[in-house]
Amino acid sequence: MAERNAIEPTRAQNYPEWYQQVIRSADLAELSPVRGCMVIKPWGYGIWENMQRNLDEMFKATGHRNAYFPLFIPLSFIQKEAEHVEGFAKECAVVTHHRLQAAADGRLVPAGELEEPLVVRPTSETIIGAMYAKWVQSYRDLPLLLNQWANIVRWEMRTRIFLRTTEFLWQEGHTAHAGEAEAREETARMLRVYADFAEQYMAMPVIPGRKTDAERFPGAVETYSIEAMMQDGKALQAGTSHFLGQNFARASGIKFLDQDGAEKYAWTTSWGVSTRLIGGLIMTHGDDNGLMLPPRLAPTHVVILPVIHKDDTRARVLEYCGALAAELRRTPYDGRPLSVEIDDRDLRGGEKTWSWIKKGVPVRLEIGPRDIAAGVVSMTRRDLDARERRAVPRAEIAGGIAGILDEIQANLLQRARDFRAAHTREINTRDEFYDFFKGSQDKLAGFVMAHWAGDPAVEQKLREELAVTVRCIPLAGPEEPGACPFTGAASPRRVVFARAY
RNA sequence: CGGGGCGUAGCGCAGUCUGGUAGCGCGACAGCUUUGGGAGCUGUAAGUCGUGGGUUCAAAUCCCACCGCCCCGACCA
Repeated sequence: MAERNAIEPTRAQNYPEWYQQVIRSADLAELSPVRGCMVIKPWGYGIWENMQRNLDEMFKATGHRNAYFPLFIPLSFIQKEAEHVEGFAKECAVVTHHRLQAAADGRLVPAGELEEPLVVRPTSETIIGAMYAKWVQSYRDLPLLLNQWANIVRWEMRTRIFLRTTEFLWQEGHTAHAGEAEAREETARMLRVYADFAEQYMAMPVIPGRKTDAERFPGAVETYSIEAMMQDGKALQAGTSHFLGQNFARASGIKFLDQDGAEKYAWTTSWGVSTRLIGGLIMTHGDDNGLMLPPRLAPTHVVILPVIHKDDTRARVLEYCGALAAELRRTPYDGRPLSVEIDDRDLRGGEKTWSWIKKGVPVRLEIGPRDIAAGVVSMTRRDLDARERRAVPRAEIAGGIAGILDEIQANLLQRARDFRAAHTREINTRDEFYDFFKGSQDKLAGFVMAHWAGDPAVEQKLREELAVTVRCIPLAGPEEPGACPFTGAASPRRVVFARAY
């Protein structure tokens, strides 16, 4: 039988279209009637819930607590920090009225104009800062370590589902500290949390690093990010952690009386990841048959597919499957009970199987009369070829499943690491650099590790000529003095260059 | 906001130039035959042709206005 891919076009044929088709085929989300806004469907939201739960535990383990702040921010608040307003003004949605009334022609029109317009939060530094200013009076009130899970709105010009939508879901941590060193430690700590989450849960290797001035968060002193490589070689900024210095504390008046009796401004940080991570998951692990989920984030770990041909075996097969499901659901995996689904929809076997392949469920168990008779279960894994079916003794399933899921998790991370390694090059000359990136934007290039002496003119030029930017200045790895391939200026270390989402 | 394109069934499109009363593919639904790699046959349902106005015996088609969407550029988790 001829090979057929579940997703058309393939990644190699048209990567952006492939991405859309995976989302559609896996039933993750779809665009809504509202411009640039998506509806996240149960399978996609299930992934987000798992991301939330695990991140939330990590935040709590590092001393943070959750709170919730308003969706609306008075326009004047946004203006308090000069760089901040400049960075976000263009993408703010603004509420100017509070009431609708019927006009002469019967159409509803906004009636009550607000005295002060409200901005729909594009990020919450300013509104949270206003509250922190009230809450922080003494050094005893610090540190203040809060996080919120929220939706935010950024009126982007061009949107892409999960990667850049007008409204998206995220978490934003906001902390205030008495001293600079402590705030810097917090910034670094949360970047490490993100890197751990990306690698250990998403199986997505990342490079933690510092952003250049050109890519810094508006109003921050330093921005750090984790950068991941997608399968088209482009970089995805997957999470950011900002050291805000005293900029926002000054703007919002977060002051405290220190132990020495002096009044001081607090030092603040903020950090966030969003539903963009789901886009990263798709583009890190998906293949030409659809989504491939790392077990630790899969809404369903195991799907049981009863093979029913005739009515006389139906009851027996379903009962057998039900008993296996019950046993598996008592089996722990990653600190929680295994999530198991029985798919008894009245569909043809192939159609049913492929729907789960496209959804990326880690393990499929097919059970029919033949298996029952032989005392086995036919197991297939999403990370292996769809034809690679293994007969596993029924008695060994529950005991072995956690190990298999761990193996899949490890396998996905290793593959992603290998892919990144295969598409990362150290480059030392201008010509080599241009050759690497030259050509179509869609060309699979990858990451270049090259020297850069911090000259913004070089960044600007590469951005214009190749659409390539410095993704980050890696925190790890060796200091290796060298020279910028473009200017010859001395550089202390290599940085990551790539095209980016 | 500037340049280009497009609005016809759930989705993808033809029909518009040359006005004549709405069509194809996929999907959906139903029945039968199938069934351990995503099926076949038969049948059914589904559209105020983006909105408003104009021309005409007659408008998806021509004219005007408006609305919306997509692509390219600036912006971006």
